[in-house]
Amino acid sequence: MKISNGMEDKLLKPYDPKTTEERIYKLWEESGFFNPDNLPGDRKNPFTIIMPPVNANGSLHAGHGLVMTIEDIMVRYKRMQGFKTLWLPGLDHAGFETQVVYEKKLEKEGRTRFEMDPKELYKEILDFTLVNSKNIKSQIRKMGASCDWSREKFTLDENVVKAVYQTFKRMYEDGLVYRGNRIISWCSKHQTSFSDLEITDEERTDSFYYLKYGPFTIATSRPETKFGDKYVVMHPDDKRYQNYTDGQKIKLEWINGPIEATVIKDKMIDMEFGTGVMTITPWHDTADFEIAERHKLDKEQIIDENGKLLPIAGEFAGQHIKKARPSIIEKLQKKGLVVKIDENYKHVVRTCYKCGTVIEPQIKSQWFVKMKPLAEKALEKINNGEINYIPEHYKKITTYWLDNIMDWNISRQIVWGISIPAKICIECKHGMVDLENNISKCTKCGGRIIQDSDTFDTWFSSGQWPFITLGYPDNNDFKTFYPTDVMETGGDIIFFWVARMIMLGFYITGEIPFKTVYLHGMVLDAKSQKMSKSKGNVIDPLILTEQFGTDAFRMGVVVGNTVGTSLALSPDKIRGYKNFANKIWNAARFVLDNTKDYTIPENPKYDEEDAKSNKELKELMKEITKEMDEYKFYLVAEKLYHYFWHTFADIIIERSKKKILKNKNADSAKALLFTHLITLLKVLHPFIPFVTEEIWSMMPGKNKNLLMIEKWPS
RNA sequence: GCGCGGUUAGCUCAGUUGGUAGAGCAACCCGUUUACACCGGGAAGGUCAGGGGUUCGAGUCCCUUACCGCGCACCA
Repeated sequence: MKISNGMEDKLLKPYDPKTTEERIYKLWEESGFFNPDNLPGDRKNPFTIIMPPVNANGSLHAGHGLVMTIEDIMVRYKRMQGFKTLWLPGLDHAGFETQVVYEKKLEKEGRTRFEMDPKELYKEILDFTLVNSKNIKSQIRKMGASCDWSREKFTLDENVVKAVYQTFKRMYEDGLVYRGNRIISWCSKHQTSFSDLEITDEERTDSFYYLKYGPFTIATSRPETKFGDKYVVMHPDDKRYQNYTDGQKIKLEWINGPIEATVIKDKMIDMEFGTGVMTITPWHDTADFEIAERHKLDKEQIIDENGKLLPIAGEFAGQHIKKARPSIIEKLQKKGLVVKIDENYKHVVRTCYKCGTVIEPQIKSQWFVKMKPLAEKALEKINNGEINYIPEHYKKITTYWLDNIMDWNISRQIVWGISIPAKICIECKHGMVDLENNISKCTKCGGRIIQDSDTFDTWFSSGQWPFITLGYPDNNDFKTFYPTDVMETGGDIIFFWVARMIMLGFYITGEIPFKTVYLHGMVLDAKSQKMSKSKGNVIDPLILTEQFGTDAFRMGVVVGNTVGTSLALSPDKIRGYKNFANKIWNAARFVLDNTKDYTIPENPKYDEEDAKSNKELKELMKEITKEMDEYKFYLVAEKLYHYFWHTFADIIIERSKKKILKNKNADSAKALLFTHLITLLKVLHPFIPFVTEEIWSMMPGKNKNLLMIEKWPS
């Protein structure tokens, strides 16, 4: 056995990822083994991971680097273990997220979407995502991802849209989707409604105004919404107000003149807070809306969709609420209606998670998903332990959310997304699902109808991703690979995506879409700070792989990083693993050089210490296989690093030098070197696929497989 | 307000069912020997956030306090 010609020269230089990685990836891709249908042997048991579709609105960031690494480790491990392994890649149009990115681009160019033809805008964004997609796919390849490109999906693919429509229709018929005229969260900058998850609570210090409202003093932080307030609410048990009765009319002087107010008694009022009395603005406050619903009160819009005051505000009509407040207060003061102002009022304000604009609740007619029935089924499955959560505490977080779930507004007033296949009656606001486009008048009142111009919340479609990508219901892939094995994604989208996939997946297919949920933490910068463009501390994973090699990046991102905790990404750490790749390279050189003219027997005879080392390695294999099955990659990677360097290189190789030189127990030493190298290359492969595959290609032996399909030693 | 994490060496973090505290990086000393200076050998470094409890024994289990991070919430 000899080192094949030409390879010896290469081994004499340090390991060079740059000249290796692209070539090796091509070798893998051309082998066809990324596709489970092409894998050799009789593989009965499937192993499936659906890749979280990557947002096609930018390029790969550090978080993606972690995703690709962890999922590739799982997939390569299972492939080597003989599973029929599918890792299905995808790209996400990412609705609102992408539109926000594109709007920023427009802004820079001095344009705005509000002056564009929606079709034109859609086409521009589509082109934008197509360009990004191409780039992203090449970046995923650079990470070494062994996913099946032949099954790649995009969230706007025709059959995806079709499947989403089917789901929408089915839910409508089952009464799980309804058109509701309800209070929703509205961002006046982005001009769209949101679900509760797109809202960020922000703590602020504002002024708190105590105003004279007839015989009462009411307190508010938003005087600009108070123009139409004609109901004054207090707790039925509040002794201070026991002389006032429910429904009692009171004439009083208000901002723009005399009004007649009605007393309402409601237990929701907190007697301890403020003065224990408040007026309500049902159109622009969720709690007030509920009170109004409960008592069947009038609701009146005060603020329009741009955040400007409507004619009800009288002289202030047309002014933006932000600007109007001081002059409203001034007027109130002149009228003697301001009792006092507390300037250090700390409270929580709901804001748009993208732009920080204060959310203005509005009453609008939208599509909602009735969540309770869906959540109950999901809860049952989760509580039965049918889904394995890693880390486990995410289970509690999920069930808490499911226990307190609210109906989901899935209408978005943006163009970039899947349009909602429905007709809306302009007279009675009735909504009708219409996939075939054959409804011409309102089915309820016979009135005129229009096409719903809204698009779906992007999570409504991606919530169906696992079964759609596999071709539910008839495709063989669905029958073979569903339910999938692992859903690996970020803990930050546990409600947005994971919980909804469980609910929608179970609703449509009758099965939970995945058996294990593996949630990684945030990737932070070297100082453990959140990466952000404004801070300028964003680390591009591709720069690190360029500098130190993909293998080094992968090791650096895995070793010692317990699941779910955030990860500080430091170039120093990555550099350390570049050295590791080189160490492996040189150790391989030594082994190959010293076993050139040696043929390893089937059952090598070891001397005492070598036999002990051989046994130790076998024990290590057992240990790490168990840990791989427990998803403790952070431990396995560290152990392998340590064993390779400080046992194999420092002890076994050093020891072998004496034996081989003095030709004393040389055969034992050579056999041990050889078998150790082979075993270690195999188990290191899922972590550092490039350098191990490259060395493997230089190993002697005829009809050799690619390392990626070699059998995992256990 | 409620909930969930975290606090271990200078830094970043491991520590499986309780049994003499571990790694990487950094710093320190020495060293060119069949691979590798992207290296080898050696030494140093910790009241495991504070307090209390259970136990023969606690970094690990229980209670409590503080601080950091995150999530959820209709207190006007």
